Amino acid sequence: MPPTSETLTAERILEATEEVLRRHGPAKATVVDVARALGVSHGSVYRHFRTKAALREAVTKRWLDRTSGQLSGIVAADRVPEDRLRDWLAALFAAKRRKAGEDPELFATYMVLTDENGTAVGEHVTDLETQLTRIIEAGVETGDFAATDPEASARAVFQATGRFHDPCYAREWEEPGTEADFAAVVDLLVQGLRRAP
Amino acid sequence: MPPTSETLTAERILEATEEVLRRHGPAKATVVDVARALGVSHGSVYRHFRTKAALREAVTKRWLDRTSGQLSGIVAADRVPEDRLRDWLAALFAAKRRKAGEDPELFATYMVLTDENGTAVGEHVTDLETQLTRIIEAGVETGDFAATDPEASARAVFQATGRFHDPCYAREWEEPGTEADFAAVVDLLVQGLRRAP
DNA sequence: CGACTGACAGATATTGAAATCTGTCAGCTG
DNA sequence: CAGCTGACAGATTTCAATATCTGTCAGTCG
Repeated sequence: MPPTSETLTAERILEATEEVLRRHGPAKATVVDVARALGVSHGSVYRHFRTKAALREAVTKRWLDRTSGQLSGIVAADRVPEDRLRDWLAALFAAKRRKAGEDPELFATYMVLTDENGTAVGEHVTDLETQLTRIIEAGVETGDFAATDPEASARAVFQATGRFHDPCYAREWEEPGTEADFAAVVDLLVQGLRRAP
Repeated sequence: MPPTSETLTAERILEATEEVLRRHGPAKATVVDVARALGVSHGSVYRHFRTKAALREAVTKRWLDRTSGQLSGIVAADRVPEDRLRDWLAALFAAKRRKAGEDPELFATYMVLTDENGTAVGEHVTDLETQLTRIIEAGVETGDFAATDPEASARAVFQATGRFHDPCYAREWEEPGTEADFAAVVDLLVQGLRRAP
């Protein structure tokens, strides 16, 4: 990381912090390291983030927001609500599994970050549940789904599929049979949402 | 723990080990402590359990088996399958939540034990899924449920309710709204299992 | 004047030497 | 002789001294 002479901005600090976290891991990533990566003194970093915790929180938010951004496209897709729901759940699972499998150390890093940062995770979950609510509302609209309270149903669907998106299950995602398990849970949930014909 | 002069048996060692774990926690519970609690030398303990890991595994199995034993009564209960399923899931949730809430430190201790002992946990899960399979089979028998593969459905139901029995969610079990969340998930799953009328 | 530096105090993490623990086994004891 | 003991070697953990880090702020620089 050469000391680029652009002005020091929150964005640049966040990028450098991600890089430091990737290299050093969550335990050994210090704000001195971040400052060094940027070619500034650590005092300058504190000008943009009040504490180290705030810096880590901002990094966490960024990471979480990238994931929910990827999914938001599916909510608006031009498909039957049931398929949109299946696509969305499959995309969520695929995204998490890819991240966990591709760079396990970085994923572990973010697990530590999300653990120490309940608020950001809570907002992320709310965000995802809102996306799910939109899809279920669409299904109620078309008469495909029978939910009386789409928000509650969305929450239930999200919680019931936790096994396939909650990081605490990451190590089990590569075991054989996981695909079938996922399909079985999704089928059961979709069946539960459907309106009796 | 006075040095009772009964013969040293695996069972007595397991009881003493539970006590030591309760007092000292998983990190500081040594087999020397267990031996001291029994008034014997630690060499005697190794006569019954080849390693410390084996001793911890045995304690874990005992604990897990106590839980599944409590639930097995519901499987055989004289009720409509759907109610039996609801009762069983509610009982599982209640049992776990009671254990977690009542003595959080001991619960944390067992979380460490189960973590280091994948095999015992795997067997426990298989046991519980088998109980669920029996209930769903009964429902298929009576025509209440439409499952073509009761074992797969049981697995799906178990995984979908993980939020309400997996220890990794224990801290969220006391939050307001948890009851409603549980009810919503169970309703959705039961609805999914029902045969279309 | 506003962005940045670097020295500083208190908090936290690292390190390596000393203490404890695990697992074994030759020998003691009833 | 079956069951137990306690000393032992190597592995692991503890603890206190040492080093590093966090967060502040008076002062520098352009």
